[in-house]
Amino acid sequence: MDWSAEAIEQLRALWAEGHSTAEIGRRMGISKNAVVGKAHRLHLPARPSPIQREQSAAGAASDAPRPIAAVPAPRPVPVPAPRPAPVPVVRAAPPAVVRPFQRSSARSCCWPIGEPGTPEFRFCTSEAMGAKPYCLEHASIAYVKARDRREDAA
DNA sequence: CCCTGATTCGC
DNA sequence: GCGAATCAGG
Repeated sequence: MDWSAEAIEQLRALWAEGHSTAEIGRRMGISKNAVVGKAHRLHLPARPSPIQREQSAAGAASDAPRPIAAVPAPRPVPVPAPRPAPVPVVRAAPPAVVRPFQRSSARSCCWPIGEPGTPEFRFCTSEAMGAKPYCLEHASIAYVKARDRREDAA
């Protein structure tokens, strides 16, 4: 990164506007590390860090046990809230397909489809076989003949 | 996993 | 001086 006067000015401007280091980096085509590193060297006002290091382990800890309460340090607002439009998004009713975590009927297959916890998760919609909780296809996966099942685990 | 900023340290 | 790596937290 060539820190020309212009580049430094841009960094200062974006920093002053309260953008995140990563955002500044994206806008300037550099890494956030470059941004925060340069900002540090320029002695730009530090942002409220998400972390707090106890780098005073050895000396300061013993003779200077400052219990300093964290200063609020409000995050600077980039722009006087130029809210575009509060568009009240009225969503259409969800598709009448199969609701998550709910089988289509008491007689349908219990085989889970998809990742539990995701909107896509559902159960197989095929009819279950007799007393079994799964349809033909999934029962064949769920129930393995004892003789065929040997070297599969471990 | 994504994100945040700060510090460290080889270059 | 630079910034990737790393840390530490949400």
